[in-house]
Amino acid sequence: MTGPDTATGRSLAKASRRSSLLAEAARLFAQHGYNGVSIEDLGAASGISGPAVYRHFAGKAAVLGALLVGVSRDLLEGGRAVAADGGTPGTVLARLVDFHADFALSHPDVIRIQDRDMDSLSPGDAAEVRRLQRAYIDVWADQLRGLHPGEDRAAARFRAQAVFGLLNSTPHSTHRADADPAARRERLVRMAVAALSAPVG
Amino acid sequence: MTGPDTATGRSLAKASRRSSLLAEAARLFAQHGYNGVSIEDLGAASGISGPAVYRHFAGKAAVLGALLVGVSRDLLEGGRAVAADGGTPGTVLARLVDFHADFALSHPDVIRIQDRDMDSLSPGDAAEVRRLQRAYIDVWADQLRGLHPGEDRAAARFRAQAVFGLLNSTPHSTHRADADPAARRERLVRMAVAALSAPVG
DNA sequence: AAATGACGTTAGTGTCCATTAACTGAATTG
DNA sequence: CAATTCAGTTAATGGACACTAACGTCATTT
Repeated sequence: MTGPDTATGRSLAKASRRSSLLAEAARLFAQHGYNGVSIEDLGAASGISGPAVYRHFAGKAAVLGALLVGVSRDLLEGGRAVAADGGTPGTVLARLVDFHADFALSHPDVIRIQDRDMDSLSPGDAAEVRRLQRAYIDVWADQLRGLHPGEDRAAARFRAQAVFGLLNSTPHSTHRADADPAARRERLVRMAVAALSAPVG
Repeated sequence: MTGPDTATGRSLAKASRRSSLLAEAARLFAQHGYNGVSIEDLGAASGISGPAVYRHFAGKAAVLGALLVGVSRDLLEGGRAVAADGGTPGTVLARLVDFHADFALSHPDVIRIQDRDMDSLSPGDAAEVRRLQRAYIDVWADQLRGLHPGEDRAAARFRAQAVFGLLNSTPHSTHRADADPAARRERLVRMAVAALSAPVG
């Protein structure tokens, strides 16, 4: 009598083990930092022990790489989908804010890991993540160029990064007795839109 | 013939060595992360080697503690001074934004360390830093309660933290060929004020 | 049903690194 | 000027930990 997870064969069991490892890694890295988590901890969280992790990832840095390349890809893909739906720069930016806020609020762990443990990545993964992040910023910057015709590309990118800082601040917030998540989200979105629309002077 | 630094006696030499260690630690921790810097690196950056650091600090964590308690104290002190000057909530908040933007732009290293290596602090230092940070947030929240009478204290704190995320985003920005720092600062301040003032809807 | 190979196990192994030990030489002090 | 303090040195020491080796076991394959 095999368990329900293994009922579908070895390759499926492996896939589920791998995603369990990634999910636990996200939780542990967010809580203790990449350097505060050992390979042993990582395996134990998924019910296997230490070296077995190497059957799924080439090393500890590869686990971090899979997480961060994944989140960067998801953000870029989602952002491009939003932009592809068209509309005025103002409405596209509003939808980008909605998308990003949803993402940050539903995946606070990876957000935290991304702006904390970026440079524990292997050189190759780091380059890939930077490339994806630049492309995502440019999705925003393209719309911002339309909203603020007087500002150059560097200014638009700067604005986008500042708003990411605002939207990504929630993982750092204390969350004690998280009173009203919907109101929190609404407030965050309003502030982001206001910052994006603020005239330069 | 003693060098100019040591001409004034041993205790002054010690004080200058200590501040050199702190300055180099800020630079190194910001660049490589707390765990990416060894005690040996730390000493070498100030011209002494490894274990000599223990003549100035109880341990590696104590160096980080001195840095982060220092920055938290400076922020709280500066924020309180701004608030003590009085004015309407709107004008006080504008001055708080100016103050914080200046701080973040002139000390990007410690800002980066603060929201990255917080939990490598000793328990005691961590508690102290959290206490100072809460007090600083409350300086902002007090003014925000005046600006948005309809929002409760938690909402005001949340707003403050989101704006810190925005203002503290500059250390993460790429800074390549830093075109116009003054314009950058101005844009940051405008966005922060807009986010602080945004009506909740 | 044998052969294969993937996934897991427990023991190393080597390295890095924070901290301590033992000692030295100069500045301070009485 | 002798005694002491103190910032510095180099040489252990001890632990954490990423990764490798050697081996077992069971599902898949032929």
